[in-house]
Order: sequence, then structure tokens, then C-alpha cells
Amino acid sequence: MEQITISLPDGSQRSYDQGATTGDVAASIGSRLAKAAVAGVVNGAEWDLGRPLPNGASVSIVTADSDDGRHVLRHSTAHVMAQAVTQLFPGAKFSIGPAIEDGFYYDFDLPDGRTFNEGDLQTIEARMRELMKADQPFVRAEVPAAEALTLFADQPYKLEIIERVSGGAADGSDVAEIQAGDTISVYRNTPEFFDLCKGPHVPSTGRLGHFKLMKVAGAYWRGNEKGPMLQRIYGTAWESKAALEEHLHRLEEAEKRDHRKLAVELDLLSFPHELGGGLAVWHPKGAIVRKLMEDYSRERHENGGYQFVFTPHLANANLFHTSGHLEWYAEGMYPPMEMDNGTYYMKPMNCPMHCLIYRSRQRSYRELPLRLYELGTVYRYERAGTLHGLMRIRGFTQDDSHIFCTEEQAPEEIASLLDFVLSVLRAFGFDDFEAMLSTRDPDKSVGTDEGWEAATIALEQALVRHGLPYTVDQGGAAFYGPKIDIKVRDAIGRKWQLSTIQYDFNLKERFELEYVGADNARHRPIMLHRALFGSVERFFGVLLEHYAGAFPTWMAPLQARVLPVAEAHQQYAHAVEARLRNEGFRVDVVEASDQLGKRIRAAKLDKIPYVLVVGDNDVSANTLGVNPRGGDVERDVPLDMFVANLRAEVDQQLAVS
RNA sequence: GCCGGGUUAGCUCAGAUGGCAGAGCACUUCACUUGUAAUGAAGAUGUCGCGAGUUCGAUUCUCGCACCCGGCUCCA
Repeated sequence: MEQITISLPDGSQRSYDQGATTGDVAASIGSRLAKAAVAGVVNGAEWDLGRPLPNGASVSIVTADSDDGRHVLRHSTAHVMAQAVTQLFPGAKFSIGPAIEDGFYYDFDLPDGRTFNEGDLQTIEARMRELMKADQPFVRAEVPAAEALTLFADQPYKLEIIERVSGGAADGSDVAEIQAGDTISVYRNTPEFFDLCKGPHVPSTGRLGHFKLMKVAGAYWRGNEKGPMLQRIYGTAWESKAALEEHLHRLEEAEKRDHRKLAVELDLLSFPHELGGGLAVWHPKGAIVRKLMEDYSRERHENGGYQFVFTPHLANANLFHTSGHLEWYAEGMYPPMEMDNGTYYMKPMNCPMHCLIYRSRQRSYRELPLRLYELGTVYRYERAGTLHGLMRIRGFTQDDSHIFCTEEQAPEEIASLLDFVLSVLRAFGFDDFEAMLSTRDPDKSVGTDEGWEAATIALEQALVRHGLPYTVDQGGAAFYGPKIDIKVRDAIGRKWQLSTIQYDFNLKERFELEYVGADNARHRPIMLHRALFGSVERFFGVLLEHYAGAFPTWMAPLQARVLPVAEAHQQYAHAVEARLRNEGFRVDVVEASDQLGKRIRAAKLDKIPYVLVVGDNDVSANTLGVNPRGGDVERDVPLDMFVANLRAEVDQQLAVS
């Protein structure tokens, strides 16, 4: 029999009988690997374990615990779910079922507009487990596209997909005429159940099983809001029971950190029904944290060469005609208010007003870069279904800067801007950053080719100079200019997009911004938008989740609470309070009406950094029992020493990096 | 805006076929005077989200609305 030769990732070569599969390779390398193998990569493309290998192929094995392997088993689990649904709900149409981060989903269209409910999920899950127990093979077949149309005749969504993926548009982006010779791959589990799919899949359903169906949701077919709405079932799937449990545990942890929950528990802010959706009121404890954030931001901007401005919340419609917002962004704005001298709108952005400040008088190159800064509150009409705590809100405050500079200054300005942004984010406890560079969408952009190119290069060079890891979102820029978005990773690994640095080729033209150069001629400045927190409210929400409510001492609503052991120690407790307050710390006393243990517990639940217990010994020695958040109790600490340590801790937290 | 699920005391949540609405915590009072995460007793607490309809009677059923939750879409 003829032999085929395979190169393995370690560079070695092996020979196999004709017809050998990726699975045989895995088995020959080691049984442990064979057990964990779910797919292969052959000549750079994904490959099923059961597919015969071409001669001379270069093969690597994908194991279930790798990212690629999880992707395969999640997608296979989605197929099993589709099979279960078609069995349980005859007549169900199914559309797509991809693997996603942590899991998978599949979209269905049930007969007679039936929808899934929670109970259905359990039924489906049970059926899926039966199908997995049956250990059905995933059998790949290549069929001519025309034949596939017959095979999926009663699956309209599949037909549409076949029409799109055949004819060479492999990513399915375009509808193409089906040509003779186009083939479609199909994976079959049983004579009755098969699904359109490019693969690969695990060899058989018995390899699956560590999964859980999570939720039902509506989802538009092909993401088109005007199109039909399908029923989507989300699930999570993992290579082992331990990995699944760990994932579910992570979700629980994330839920405990939910800023909306913590905001209530810690009495920080609320969203009263009477106020309307997406609008918050800040309670004293939330307000003090916010004030500290804003004060810190102001201080840094003051030191960073920014000039502070204030602008109103309302503006005449003319302003937004000039800026173009009414033409481009009207659906994001609140309805107009007719007043005696014209039509007014709540401002959705601060930029136009900052442009007005810029052009309030003639500008010289000598005053550039001009950096305007405002904590500017804007109002945007967010659709009702999109509101989400502080993360998506209808009135919010941007820490908004607009920087006007010359073209020559721009690269340096952007580089130092990036420094500034990262330095401030570090002060708030983030140190894991990544960036995204969004470039021009040629179909939807203003400005010149040269302008876009220079701007994109300036942004990219700043990123490179920083050594900041970044991805490029090709064509992802807004029409008015390229941008850098900064994402941070929080304490439990979630990514949040916060800061943004954007060029604006639009407003400087619309407002005809100018400066007089050294050559005594008029020039257009470069205009940059920059938000650092993004929205103060959202940033607060992210911080709240990042710290799980335990704000670092410098920004904790209360930094210490003094608890007298008994009434006899009350006077001393108040003396300690007065001392700390004089030193500029936020502190209170809870007198001895409740048991000490109960008062300590309450303070701990409030996540106060230091609980200070004072009793007989302390009164005579001027000391404290110090119970730090997340640390061990220390008795008989001299008050002076505690004050010094507290000061040092706060200073250290705010040390600029 | 769309699909699905919700809204009961300050909080977390029970509850009834349509017949005076419950618990724990929190709160108030009293007793206890406490040394590092829940002392005991007593008490008060509700337009059962809002508005219509059906009904002898609606917190419960129906409809509309508001708000919330999970997605989708959107976020120049």
C-alpha cells in the first residue's frame, strides 16, 4: 500500500498508510493527545479528525483545552442543540449556530411564532445529553451546491446561506449566482439530521457534554432590524467539568460585582422610577467618590496644560446645523424645544461649543496647542432597550478635551496625550491596556487622502512608540477622522473600552477654524477629541466593578470608622475622629448602642478601609485597634503612627506613574 | 425600537382558584455596656409599579403604559 508522509509541528516526519486521518496522527503521537484531540490544522486550514490527509501535509493537532479546540467543541455542541430542537419542535427552522467567546448560540425560527421559555431550555438540554450519550459521529460530505439546495429545501435560512457561501464568497458576505462545480460541505449526525457547515467538528457527539444552556433571547436574522426576529439560545461549553464550573463561578463573581447591585448595597446612587429611564441621582456616598474622581481629573489636567471651560446644556438649533449633528446624529438627540427666539436642543456633545470658544477671536500659532477641557454633561437619546445602569445612560458627563494644534505639532501632541491618558488610568488602578486603531472607511468619510494618511500614521506611531499592543479596525473610524480607543482589563479580566483619541476633519471645516501662522497666513488647525474616562458615570461604574465596591483608600467614601467598645470610650472615639478629620480624612464614629461585633460587621459590609476600635487601653495610651479591610487586626497602634501610615498609603496610591 | 422575562415593606424574597398580604435583614423603643464579622425582647412598616376593563369584590384575570433584567439592533 502506498504511504503518505506527514510533517508534524516539531519538524519530524512520519509515514502513514494511505487514507490516514488527523485522528490517526493524534493516536500515533500519544494516547493522551488522542483523547484530547478534537480537530487538526492541515496545511494551515482547519481539518476534522476523521478526514483523510493529503500526502506531504503539515499537520498539527488541536486539543480540546486550546482556544481553537474549545471553538470546535462549542460549535459541535451548537449542532447538537439544533438537532435536539428539531426533534422537540418539529418544523423548526434554524439559521446559524456559531461558537462565541465562552460558548455558542443557535438561532431558530419556531413554527406558528412559538417562542422558547425557561422550561424549554431544560428539555432541550436533557435531549442534548441523550444525543451526546448516543455518540453520533459527525460525518462530513461535500455536495454540489445545487444538490444542497434540495437537501435544505425546507430550511429557508440555510438556502440563503448556501446562495451566499457558494460562488466563491467564502465569508458569505455576498450573494452570488451558484455556479456548476460549487460545492457545499455538510455535516451529518444521523440520516435525519444534518447541517450546513464548513467544520471542523469533533469526531462524535460523545466527546461533548460539559455544557449548559444559559438563556433565550431574540435576535434579528442577519442582524437586520427590519428583518424577522429569531429565537436565539445561548449556551456555554467547555472541555471538562472543572472548566465549566470555573466559568460558572466566574459569572457568579461578576454578578456580585455588578455596579447596579453594589450601587444599592453601598448607597452610592439610584435610578428612581419617577426620574425616567437611564437617569441617575447620586447619593452622598457616591457623590463623594465622583467628586474625588473629578477633582483628581481637574488637578491632572491643570498640571497638563489644559484650560478649563464651561458650556451650557442647551443650544440653538443653528449650532447643530453648523456642526452637522442635526443632519447626522438627530436620532441620538432629544426632541427640539420651541422657544420665542428659535429652536433649541439639549446638547449631545460638547465639541461644537468648544469650537465656538476657539473661534471667539483670532488665534495665533503662538497659542497652539490650545487644550480645552470641560466636565461637560451631555444628553443622548439612547433607545429604551439599550439602557444599562451607568454603562449606558441618557445623561452623562464627559471629561471632554478638544485640542487644537498645528499639523507639525500633532504627532508630538498625540504621543504625549497617550502618555497622559495611560498615566491617569494607572492612578485609578488599571495597568493592563490595549489599544485599537480605527482607520478610514472610504465609503463614508470627509477630509483628504493626505490628511487621513498623516493622521493615521501619527496615531500608529504614538502606539508603536509606547509599545502598547494594538489591533487595527480597518474602516472602523467614524466618518470624520481616525481614532485610537484604549481598553483596560479589570480585576477579573474583563475588557472595558474607556479612553478615546480622535482626529476631527469635519468640525474644523464646518466651523472654519483658523490660526495665523508664522508665515502670516491663515491655516486650519488640527482638531483632536479626547475623552479619558469617556463618561464619568460609566468610568465610575467600571471602577465599582473593578474594585468590587472596595475603592482604594484615597477615593473611599469613608476612609475610617471609629468604634468605641463601650459608652465610656465614646469621648475618646470622638477625639480620634476629630484628629483624623483635621488631618483631612473622611471618618465617622458609630457609638456603642449595638454590640461591637455587629458594628464591625456593618462597617465591613460597607467596605470601609479601616475600622478603628477603641477601648480602655487605647484611651489611656492614645492608641487604636486597627482592623484594616482585607487584613489582620493590629492592637495598640499609636494614633500618630496610624495617621502617618494612612497619609503614606494615600500618597502612594496617587503617586503619578 | 424588537424578542423574552420581570415589578409584593428601605433591601432580599415568599404568597394566595379572585375574598382583611408574609418572612429575614434594616428601622423604632426598651433591656444589655460589650475588645474585632450578626445580643435579646417588643413595635412600626405596603396605593402588592401606574391607569383602565371584567367582577358583588382585582395585588391576583384582560388590555394599555412606565420602569427593570437578559439579548438583538443602535452607539456620527
